[in-house]
Amino acid sequence: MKVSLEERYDPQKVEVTWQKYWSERNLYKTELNTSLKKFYCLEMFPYPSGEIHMGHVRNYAIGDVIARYKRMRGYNVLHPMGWDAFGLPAENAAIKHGVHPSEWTHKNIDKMKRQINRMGFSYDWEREVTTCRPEYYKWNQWFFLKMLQKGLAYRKDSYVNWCPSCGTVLANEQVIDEKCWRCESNVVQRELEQWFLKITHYAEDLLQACDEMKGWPEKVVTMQRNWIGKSTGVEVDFRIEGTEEKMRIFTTRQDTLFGATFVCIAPMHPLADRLVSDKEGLGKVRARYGRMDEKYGLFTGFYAINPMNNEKIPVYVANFVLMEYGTGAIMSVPAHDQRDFEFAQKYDIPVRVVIVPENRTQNTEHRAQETTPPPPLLQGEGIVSYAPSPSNSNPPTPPLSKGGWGGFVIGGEGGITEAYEDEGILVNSGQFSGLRSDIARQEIAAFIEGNGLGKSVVNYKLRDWGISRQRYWGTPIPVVYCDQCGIVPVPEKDLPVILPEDVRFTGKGGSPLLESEKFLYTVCPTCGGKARRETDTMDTFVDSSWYFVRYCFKKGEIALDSELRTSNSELKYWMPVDQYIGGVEHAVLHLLYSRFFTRVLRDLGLINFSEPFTNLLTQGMVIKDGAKMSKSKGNVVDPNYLLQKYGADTARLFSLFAAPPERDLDWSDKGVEGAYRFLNRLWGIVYKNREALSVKGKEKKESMYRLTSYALRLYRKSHQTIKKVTTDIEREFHFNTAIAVLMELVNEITSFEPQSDEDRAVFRFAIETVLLLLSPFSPHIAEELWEAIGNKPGIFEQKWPEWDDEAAKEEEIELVIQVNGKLRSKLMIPLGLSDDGIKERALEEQRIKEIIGGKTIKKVIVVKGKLVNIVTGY
RNA sequence: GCGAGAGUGGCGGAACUGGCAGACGCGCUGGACUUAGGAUCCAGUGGGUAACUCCGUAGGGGUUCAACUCCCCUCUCUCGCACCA
Repeated sequence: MKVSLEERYDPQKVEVTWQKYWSERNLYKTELNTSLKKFYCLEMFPYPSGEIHMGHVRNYAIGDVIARYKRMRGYNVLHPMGWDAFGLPAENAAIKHGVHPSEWTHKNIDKMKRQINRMGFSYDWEREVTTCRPEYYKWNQWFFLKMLQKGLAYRKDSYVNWCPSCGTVLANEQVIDEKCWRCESNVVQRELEQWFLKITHYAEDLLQACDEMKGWPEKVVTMQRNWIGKSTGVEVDFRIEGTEEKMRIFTTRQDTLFGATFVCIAPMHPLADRLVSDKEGLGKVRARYGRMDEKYGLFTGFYAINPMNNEKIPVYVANFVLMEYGTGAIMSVPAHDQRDFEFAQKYDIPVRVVIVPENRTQNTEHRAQETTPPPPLLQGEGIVSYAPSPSNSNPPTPPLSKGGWGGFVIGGEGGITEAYEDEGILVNSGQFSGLRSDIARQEIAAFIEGNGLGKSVVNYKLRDWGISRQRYWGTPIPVVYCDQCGIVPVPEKDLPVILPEDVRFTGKGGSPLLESEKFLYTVCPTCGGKARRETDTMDTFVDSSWYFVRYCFKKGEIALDSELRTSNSELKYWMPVDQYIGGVEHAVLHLLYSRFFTRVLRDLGLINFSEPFTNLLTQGMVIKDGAKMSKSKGNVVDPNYLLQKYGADTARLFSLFAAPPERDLDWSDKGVEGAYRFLNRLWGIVYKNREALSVKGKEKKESMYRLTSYALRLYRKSHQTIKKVTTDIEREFHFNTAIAVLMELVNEITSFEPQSDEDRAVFRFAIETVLLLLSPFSPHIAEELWEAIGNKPGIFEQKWPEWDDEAAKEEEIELVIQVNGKLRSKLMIPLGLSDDGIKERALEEQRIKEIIGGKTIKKVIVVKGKLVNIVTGY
């Protein structure tokens, strides 16, 4: 018995003591040990803003429970932490307060590290990663050079998303609702030459592997699929009458080709300048590019020839056609595309129906409501007769010819009020009429290819990743520009290209690197002549795309490339990450980039897997007063305050108890009090019973039969608790219910007063069980009390307790008796009773007899161990 | 608009393959101890009713001996994508 156990629970004292003890003994240090099963548990590393917030606390508490639990289950656990240390806030601080980004960042890291350690998380700091250090970003540069060699990095002049506030470009993924993901300023388009990584090379691979990502939330996988955005269709060439020009359009609905009544090109399409003489008009379309509120276009004065039917149809420039998707040109089928329909209505362009719903003739309900009999599907070749709305009292507008370029069409205002975009049967489509649209898509695609009119293609929404940032605090892109040799990569042996520290931050003009002559001017590695360094730095998402790889090795300077080539490298032991935990906001940013980088490593022959994260848990947000915590809303809870008032164990316990990890957590100050009370109560029980708890052993299975039923109940409850806590953790980390059953056990312990030595043994067993099961959640108090009842320190080095099904089994169960599905009575019955026995006992029950009275019993259903339902007649 | 998820007491949330709705915690009510309690402990707590009992898982229908759970329709909320041809 430890004499020093105090009467009052003082979390500050307990926690600091044990944190010191653990860190002095370096207990979280991880080493490769191939005889043990490994478990790589990773939480998304933070940006070192200087303060941890409740989101971090929750994220890392979840990870720490998993890490500690897996350790107790005998796994060799890698649980590292680091710093996503490059980024704009550091640079803004430099401009505003004159402190160097490096100094600012390192101070923040020190501060946050203290806070994180005060939470008692079990990190192996010997693998700490800090991305702004040359020994780390050197390998960003190495990755870049490898990609350059493989043609996966290239330089391109293009329109880019420009954030005027951050003064830099953004990748597509980093633009949210046309605003910057970080500062929420409106993003504008600007033409700029910059470096791209060819993530599109892996579009198909990334997409197909989505089907295998069983350990990821379906939601995230779906978001990735949608982001990659695969669509299959055809590209078709349309001649432009009276010119040598032709335009190539992309469509996924080649089954509607016969319904095209015009074609459109994007305002930035090269043809626009050549075809349109009204430059002012063209300017107006361009000004409305990307605006959702109106369809706006301009007739070019030219006509294109539909190669399927040789029809002559007008060519428009339209603001809703995107240059960056497909070919930047489309065919427009107003009858079957809502956007085209709206455009056609506005510019009075004819509409031609070429698909009718398949079930139209069979839909009797539909027909019954119609005042006029449904028109036949086809009235001879090419005649349209489709009334879209069953309640439409107007007969279908008769076919009429408009504009003089042949074919039967309906006026825009006529029969239909919206486009019919679903599948159906083709009409007015020449030799393809009568086919189902899905079949027609295949046949028309084949026809187009066979006749040299175009080709089948696959399109992706995914764009290449623009990584150039016109900012200082990031990884320098390792290339130089030589007057003689052009773009020259910095040789690997010269890496890292160090980010110079002696630069000035004015906040005006471009990157400070442009003014750093020492950095800027260099010699060409190829010809030795004068050369200028690239001044753009890399997007910080590059840093986080492979940091999980770096954790596999000790911190500091290493030769990553040769480490990776070593056949028995630590990487091969630890990777992939078994459990990754973080916010869902990175569903398509960081997580997609990381999958991309892992594939690059694979194709460099350095690893033999494709997916970095086997299991992903996206934790919900921390909410207070119905909104996400934010400074502007004034609803933030400061973790430091919690630490001071309640301690880490309480803060952790409540974050895990209030909701399952994947759901949003509603913060409640009162709820925190509840968690604190629980720990106090546990402390109080151990303190009060410090004498009785000195009785050790004897809680063996054989002795169980000598227990009084009083003690047996607690013994049984202990085993049930082990079982429930274990299965709840295993079943998608439902810590909230695990903690709830721990509370139940503590409630039972509270009302237990040991009388005999056997009682005391059971009592001790129950307490030890609580402490072991609680230790991943609230490790300090568990450790303190563990030692206080006479054990050696190191509770998380103990084995996770195992339950005994025999001991957990109830002797009696409460049988629920229903009559016609309604609860009428309850009865205690012995466990092993047969179905017939149960039936008999239920029917003997006095209350049941009364209810049944003279009614006939039609059926009796017995659910083993649960209930009896007696079904009666009337 | 499309896609995903969710709607359960006063609140956060339980209920594993259909089988006692509301575990656990908060709050509330009453009591004990106390100079005092916003400390602690004990008891109670979905709603209606004096009671038998009845009504209750967003709303409406259905399947079933039995539905929070399965099926159909409607509504609401959250998140993601959003002129992607």
